[in-house]
Amino acid sequence: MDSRLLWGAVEMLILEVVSHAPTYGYEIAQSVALHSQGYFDLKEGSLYPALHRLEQQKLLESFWQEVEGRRRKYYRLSSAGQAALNEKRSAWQAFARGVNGVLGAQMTQ
Amino acid sequence: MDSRLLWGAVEMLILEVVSHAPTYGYEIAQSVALHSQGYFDLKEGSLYPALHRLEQQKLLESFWQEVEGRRRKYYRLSSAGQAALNEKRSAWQAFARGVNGVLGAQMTQ
DNA sequence: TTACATGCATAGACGGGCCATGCATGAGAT
DNA sequence: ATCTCATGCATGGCCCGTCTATGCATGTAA
Repeated sequence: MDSRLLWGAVEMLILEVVSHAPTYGYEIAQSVALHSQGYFDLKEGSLYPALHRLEQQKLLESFWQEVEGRRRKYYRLSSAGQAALNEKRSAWQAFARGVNGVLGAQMTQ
Repeated sequence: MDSRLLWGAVEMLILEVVSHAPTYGYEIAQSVALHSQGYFDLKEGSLYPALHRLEQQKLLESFWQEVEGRRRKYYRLSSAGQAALNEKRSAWQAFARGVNGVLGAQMTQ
Protein backbone atom coordinates (compact mmCIF):
# COMPACT_ATOMS: atom_id res chain seq x y z
CA MET A 1 0.00 0.00 0.00
CA ASP A 2 1.40 3.34 -1.01
CA SER A 3 0.69 5.32 2.14
CA ARG A 4 1.29 8.61 0.36
CA LEU A 5 -1.76 8.03 -1.79
CA LEU A 6 -3.82 7.80 1.37
CA TRP A 7 -3.41 11.47 2.09
CA GLY A 8 -6.72 13.21 1.95
CA ALA A 9 -8.69 10.02 1.50
CA VAL A 10 -8.80 8.86 5.11
CA GLU A 11 -11.39 11.38 6.16
CA MET A 12 -13.63 10.52 3.24
CA LEU A 13 -13.40 6.82 4.04
CA ILE A 14 -14.28 7.44 7.67
CA LEU A 15 -17.22 9.68 6.81
CA GLU A 16 -18.45 7.09 4.34
CA VAL A 17 -18.41 4.27 6.89
CA VAL A 18 -20.02 6.37 9.60
CA SER A 19 -22.70 7.50 7.15
CA HIS A 20 -24.11 3.97 7.05
CA ALA A 21 -24.70 3.83 10.79
CA PRO A 22 -23.22 5.22 14.00
CA THR A 23 -20.06 3.31 14.78
CA TYR A 24 -16.76 3.57 16.62
CA GLY A 25 -13.06 3.72 15.81
CA TYR A 26 -12.13 0.11 16.01
CA GLU A 27 -15.12 -0.97 13.95
CA ILE A 28 -14.46 1.75 11.38
CA ALA A 29 -10.98 0.40 10.78
CA GLN A 30 -12.40 -3.11 10.41
CA SER A 31 -15.06 -1.95 8.03
CA VAL A 32 -12.64 -0.03 5.85
CA ALA A 33 -10.33 -3.05 5.73
CA LEU A 34 -13.23 -5.35 4.88
CA HIS A 35 -14.70 -3.24 2.09
CA SER A 36 -11.31 -2.58 0.56
CA GLN A 37 -10.51 -6.30 0.60
CA GLY A 38 -7.78 -5.73 3.13
CA TYR A 39 -6.06 -3.04 1.10
CA PHE A 40 -6.52 -0.35 3.74
CA ASP A 41 -5.23 -0.97 7.22
CA LEU A 42 -5.91 2.24 9.14
CA LYS A 43 -3.39 2.70 11.92
CA GLU A 44 -4.36 4.21 15.25
CA GLY A 45 -2.01 7.09 14.56
CA SER A 46 -4.04 7.93 11.48
CA LEU A 47 -7.48 6.91 12.60
CA TYR A 48 -7.93 8.61 15.96
CA PRO A 49 -6.45 11.98 15.03
CA ALA A 50 -8.68 11.96 11.94
CA LEU A 51 -11.75 11.21 14.05
CA HIS A 52 -10.84 14.05 16.39
CA ARG A 53 -10.37 16.42 13.47
CA LEU A 54 -13.72 15.49 12.01
CA GLU A 55 -15.43 15.94 15.34
CA GLN A 56 -13.79 19.30 15.88
CA GLN A 57 -14.98 20.37 12.43
CA LYS A 58 -18.50 19.35 13.49
CA LEU A 59 -18.69 16.78 10.71
CA LEU A 60 -19.03 14.02 13.28
CA GLU A 61 -20.74 13.93 16.67
CA SER A 62 -19.76 11.47 19.37
CA PHE A 63 -21.19 9.72 22.40
CA TRP A 64 -19.70 7.16 24.75
CA GLN A 65 -21.24 3.78 25.30
CA GLU A 66 -20.20 0.81 27.41
CA VAL A 67 -20.55 -2.66 25.92
CA GLU A 68 -19.37 -5.78 27.72
CA GLY A 69 -17.04 -3.86 29.97
CA ARG A 70 -15.48 -2.00 27.05
CA ARG A 71 -15.79 1.72 26.46
CA ARG A 72 -16.64 2.66 22.93
CA LYS A 73 -16.78 6.16 21.52
CA TYR A 74 -19.49 6.12 18.90
CA TYR A 75 -19.63 8.62 16.08
CA ARG A 76 -22.56 9.68 13.98
CA LEU A 77 -22.61 11.85 10.89
CA SER A 78 -23.88 15.42 11.22
CA SER A 79 -25.71 17.07 8.35
CA ALA A 80 -22.57 19.10 7.69
CA GLY A 81 -20.74 15.78 7.65
CA GLN A 82 -23.10 14.44 5.01
CA ALA A 83 -22.48 17.52 2.89
CA ALA A 84 -18.73 17.17 3.37
CA LEU A 85 -18.92 13.52 2.37
CA ASN A 86 -20.75 14.42 -0.82
CA GLU A 87 -18.11 17.00 -1.60
CA LYS A 88 -15.28 14.61 -0.92
CA ARG A 89 -16.86 11.98 -3.13
CA SER A 90 -17.07 14.47 -5.95
CA ALA A 91 -13.49 15.55 -5.36
CA TRP A 92 -12.38 11.95 -5.41
CA GLN A 93 -14.15 11.27 -8.68
CA ALA A 94 -12.63 14.38 -10.24
CA PHE A 95 -9.23 13.36 -8.97
CA ALA A 96 -9.55 9.81 -10.29
CA ARG A 97 -10.79 11.16 -13.60
CA GLY A 98 -7.78 13.46 -13.77
CA VAL A 99 -5.29 10.73 -12.98
CA ASN A 100 -6.87 8.29 -15.39
CA GLY A 101 -6.91 10.98 -18.04
CA VAL A 102 -3.16 11.39 -17.76
CA LEU A 103 -2.65 7.63 -17.64
CA GLY A 104 -4.74 7.26 -20.76
CA ALA A 105 -7.00 4.81 -18.99
CA GLN A 106 -10.55 4.10 -20.07
CA MET A 107 -13.11 6.09 -18.14
CA THR A 108 -16.46 4.44 -17.70
CA GLN A 109 -18.18 7.38 -16.08
CA MET B 1 -8.50 20.42 -6.60
CA ASP B 2 -7.89 18.64 -3.31
CA SER B 3 -4.14 18.95 -3.08
CA ARG B 4 -3.99 16.35 -0.34
CA LEU B 5 -5.10 13.70 -2.77
CA LEU B 6 -2.17 14.60 -4.96
CA TRP B 7 0.30 13.10 -2.54
CA GLY B 8 2.15 10.23 -4.12
CA ALA B 9 0.54 10.68 -7.51
CA VAL B 10 2.73 13.46 -8.87
CA GLU B 11 5.68 11.21 -9.53
CA MET B 12 3.51 8.73 -11.39
CA LEU B 13 2.02 11.48 -13.54
CA ILE B 14 5.47 12.81 -14.37
CA LEU B 15 6.84 9.38 -15.24
CA GLU B 16 3.81 8.73 -17.40
CA VAL B 17 4.23 11.92 -19.42
CA VAL B 18 7.98 11.46 -19.81
CA SER B 19 7.42 7.87 -20.91
CA HIS B 20 5.77 9.09 -24.11
CA ALA B 21 8.79 11.12 -25.19
CA PRO B 22 11.68 13.05 -23.65
CA THR B 23 10.35 16.36 -22.39
CA TYR B 24 11.02 19.12 -19.87
CA GLY B 25 9.45 20.55 -16.75
CA TYR B 26 7.31 23.28 -18.19
CA GLU B 27 5.95 21.04 -20.91
CA ILE B 28 5.27 18.27 -18.42
CA ALA B 29 3.08 20.58 -16.38
CA GLN B 30 1.24 21.63 -19.53
CA SER B 31 0.75 18.06 -20.63
CA VAL B 32 -0.57 16.95 -17.26
CA ALA B 33 -2.98 19.88 -17.22
CA LEU B 34 -4.12 19.10 -20.75
CA HIS B 35 -4.73 15.41 -20.25
CA SER B 36 -6.52 15.95 -16.97
CA GLN B 37 -8.77 18.56 -18.57
CA GLY B 38 -7.24 21.25 -16.43
CA TYR B 39 -7.78 19.43 -13.18
CA PHE B 40 -4.10 19.22 -12.31
CA ASP B 41 -2.07 22.39 -12.15
CA LEU B 42 1.39 21.31 -11.03
CA LYS B 43 3.14 24.09 -9.16
CA GLU B 44 6.86 24.69 -9.51
CA GLY B 45 7.27 23.88 -5.84
CA SER B 46 5.88 20.41 -6.49
CA LEU B 47 7.13 19.81 -9.99
CA TYR B 48 10.83 20.61 -9.80
CA PRO B 49 11.55 18.91 -6.48
CA ALA B 50 9.74 15.84 -7.82
CA LEU B 51 11.84 15.87 -11.01
CA HIS B 52 14.99 16.14 -8.92
CA ARG B 53 13.89 13.26 -6.72
CA LEU B 54 13.17 11.09 -9.73
CA GLU B 55 16.51 11.90 -11.28
CA GLN B 56 18.34 11.17 -8.06
CA GLN B 57 16.54 7.83 -7.88
CA LYS B 58 17.80 7.12 -11.42
CA LEU B 59 14.25 6.84 -12.71
CA LEU B 60 14.83 9.80 -15.00
CA GLU B 61 17.92 10.96 -16.88
CA SER B 62 18.40 14.56 -17.93
CA PHE B 63 20.20 16.62 -20.54
CA TRP B 64 20.21 20.34 -21.21
CA GLN B 65 19.19 21.81 -24.51
CA GLU B 66 18.89 25.38 -25.76
CA VAL B 67 15.87 26.31 -27.87
CA GLU B 68 15.22 29.88 -29.02
CA GLY B 69 17.38 31.40 -26.35
CA ARG B 70 15.73 29.37 -23.60
CA ARG B 71 17.44 26.68 -21.58
CA ARG B 72 15.43 23.52 -21.21
CA LYS B 73 16.31 20.57 -19.04
CA TYR B 74 14.99 17.53 -20.85
CA TYR B 75 14.20 14.29 -19.07
CA ARG B 76 13.96 10.81 -20.47
CA LEU B 77 12.75 7.65 -18.77
CA SER B 78 15.35 5.09 -17.70
CA SER B 79 14.52 1.39 -17.73
CA ALA B 80 14.25 1.55 -13.95
CA GLY B 81 11.87 4.45 -14.48
CA GLN B 82 9.70 2.34 -16.77
CA ALA B 83 9.59 -0.39 -14.13
CA ALA B 84 8.73 2.16 -11.45
CA LEU B 85 5.96 3.55 -13.63
CA ASN B 86 4.47 0.12 -14.07
CA GLU B 87 4.57 -0.40 -10.32
CA LYS B 88 2.98 2.96 -9.62
CA ARG B 89 0.21 2.28 -12.10
CA SER B 90 -0.54 -0.98 -10.35
CA ALA B 91 -0.45 0.73 -6.96
CA TRP B 92 -2.79 3.41 -8.23
CA GLN B 93 -5.25 0.85 -9.54
CA ALA B 94 -5.17 -1.04 -6.26
CA PHE B 95 -5.68 2.19 -4.36
CA ALA B 96 -8.58 3.27 -6.54
CA ARG B 97 -10.10 -0.18 -6.21
CA GLY B 98 -9.77 0.07 -2.43
CA VAL B 99 -11.36 3.50 -2.24
CA ASN B 100 -14.18 2.59 -4.59
CA GLY B 101 -14.75 -0.57 -2.61
CA VAL B 102 -15.35 1.45 0.53
CA LEU B 103 -17.46 3.98 -1.34
CA GLY B 104 -19.56 1.18 -2.75
CA ALA B 105 -18.87 2.37 -6.27
CA GLN B 106 -19.16 0.16 -9.31
CA MET B 107 -15.86 -1.32 -10.38
CA THR B 108 -15.50 -2.13 -14.04
CA GLN B 109 -12.20 -3.96 -13.86
C1' DT C 1 7.88 49.86 -20.84
C1' DT C 2 4.71 47.06 -19.35
C1' DA C 3 2.85 42.81 -19.22
C1' DC C 4 2.75 38.07 -19.98
C1' DA C 5 4.37 33.45 -21.43
C1' DT C 6 8.31 30.64 -21.10
C1' DG C 7 11.73 28.22 -18.22
C1' DC C 8 14.39 26.60 -14.03
C1' DA C 9 15.05 26.72 -9.12
C1' DT C 10 14.81 27.05 -3.88
C1' DA C 11 13.35 28.21 1.14
C1' DG C 12 10.26 27.69 4.54
C1' DA C 13 5.55 26.75 6.06
C1' DC C 14 2.27 23.33 6.67
C1' DG C 15 -0.03 19.24 7.83
C1' DG C 16 -1.32 14.52 8.20
C1' DG C 17 0.03 9.38 8.06
C1' DC C 18 3.10 6.24 10.57
C1' DC C 19 5.70 4.05 14.39
C1' DA C 20 6.00 3.21 18.94
C1' DT C 21 4.04 3.22 23.11
C1' DG C 22 0.76 3.38 26.92
C1' DC C 23 -3.31 1.84 29.36
C1' DA C 24 -7.40 -1.19 30.20
C1' DT C 25 -10.62 -5.40 29.83
C1' DG C 26 -12.16 -10.08 28.46
C1' DA C 27 -11.61 -14.70 26.47
C1' DG C 28 -9.16 -18.66 25.40
C1' DA C 29 -5.01 -21.41 25.67
C1' DT C 30 -1.22 -23.82 28.29
C1' DA D 1 -2.51 -19.23 37.44
C1' DT D 2 -0.50 -17.03 33.59
C1' DC D 3 0.03 -15.76 28.97
C1' DT D 4 -1.41 -14.26 24.75
C1' DC D 5 -4.44 -12.16 21.72
C1' DA D 6 -8.47 -9.38 20.34
C1' DT D 7 -10.74 -5.36 21.66
C1' DG D 8 -10.72 -0.32 22.43
C1' DC D 9 -9.02 4.58 22.96
C1' DA D 10 -5.23 7.78 22.84
C1' DT D 11 -0.79 10.59 22.06
C1' DG D 12 4.18 12.25 20.83
C1' DG D 13 7.39 12.84 17.55
C1' DC D 14 9.24 11.56 13.04
C1' DC D 15 8.95 12.07 8.30
C1' DC D 16 8.30 14.00 3.95
C1' DG D 17 5.89 15.99 -0.11
C1' DT D 18 2.87 19.96 -1.68
C1' DC D 19 2.25 24.83 -1.57
C1' DT D 20 3.26 29.79 -1.33
C1' DA D 21 6.32 33.07 -2.32
C1' DT D 22 10.20 34.52 -4.39
C1' DG D 23 14.16 35.03 -7.55
C1' DC D 24 16.27 35.15 -12.04
C1' DA D 25 16.41 35.22 -17.25
C1' DT D 26 14.58 35.75 -22.17
C1' DG D 27 11.23 36.63 -26.02
C1' DT D 28 6.97 38.68 -27.71
C1' DA D 29 3.00 41.54 -27.85
C1' DA D 30 0.30 45.54 -26.29
